Amino acid sequence: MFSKACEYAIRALLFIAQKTVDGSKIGIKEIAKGIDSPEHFIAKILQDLSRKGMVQSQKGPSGGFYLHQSSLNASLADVVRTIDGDSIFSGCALGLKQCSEVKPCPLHHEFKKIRENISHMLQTASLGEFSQQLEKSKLFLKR
Amino acid sequence: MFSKACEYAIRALLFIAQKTVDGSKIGIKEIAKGIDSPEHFIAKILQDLSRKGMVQSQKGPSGGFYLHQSSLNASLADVVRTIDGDSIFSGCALGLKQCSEVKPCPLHHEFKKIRENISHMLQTASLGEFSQQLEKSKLFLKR
DNA sequence: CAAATAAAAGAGTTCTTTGTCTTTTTTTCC
DNA sequence: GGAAAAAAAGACAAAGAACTCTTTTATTTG
Repeated sequence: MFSKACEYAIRALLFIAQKTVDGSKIGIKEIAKGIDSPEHFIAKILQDLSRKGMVQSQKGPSGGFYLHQSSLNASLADVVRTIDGDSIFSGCALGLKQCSEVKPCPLHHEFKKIRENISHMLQTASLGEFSQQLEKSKLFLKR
Repeated sequence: MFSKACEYAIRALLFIAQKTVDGSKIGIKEIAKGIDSPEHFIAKILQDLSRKGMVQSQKGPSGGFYLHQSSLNASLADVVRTIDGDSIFSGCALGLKQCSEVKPCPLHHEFKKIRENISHMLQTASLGEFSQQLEKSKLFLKR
């Protein structure tokens, strides 16, 4: 469904959101541990997201990652699109390049609904909205 | 969503179903052309499916691939499961191994519905049922 | 200003998927 | 039985994804 990089990215951003509600910052090592991901790999991914403004960071002692209000309001769809592109939102299930209403693959009409469901779900979910439930251990980001 | 191998497999099987309704057989070159896939790659995939009884084949002159009635009745879900395993039916969207009702990832509950939709669609679609529409050019398997 | 800290950057490595090429086996048909 | 046809098999090659390691840059703090 999503690439590994994208899975880690979502988990990391939700983790950062949860851990920095008080305005603090969190380091890459804690993030990697907190979501059970390879440290340098998630570091690369966050660097990329940082360059694109989807997460904020600060170097040096007491530095780390955090999220601006606008980043907290970003949708999961934004994250997915940034990392995996929009194949999941618009690609053909059978890999046809020109699959469309007028030239549909056998799964086109059925998959249209499914893609709409996925889009809607990712579009309406924000990075910030899971923090409380994560804090209460009603949701999990590792294992 | 699906691997390339799986995309080609579904397209190839639907193509074989369409082209052998009269009880004939069809060769690998025609299949590759018919679905616009790398010839040797789809050959490998069909060999694999053949070993597993999901498609029938015969060597030698006038040989080729065809489908038994039971293979025609197989569901797309069977094909997907054979090639990609059942990650799409049961895997966690965020890559957690132990994601479940009691230990859900943030997307678990929403994705459950989506996975059910996908499962239902693939389970109820058979290899044989698209032949007429393909023949009438209302559905397409290439480009 | 020096030392320490933490992210950024860069340069690989490894593994998996995708795709190619060649040889072998089986079958048909003359 | 020999030639031709077609799938099966095996060995590689290329590309991309996933992951690691080392060095650099920026920032803070004593």
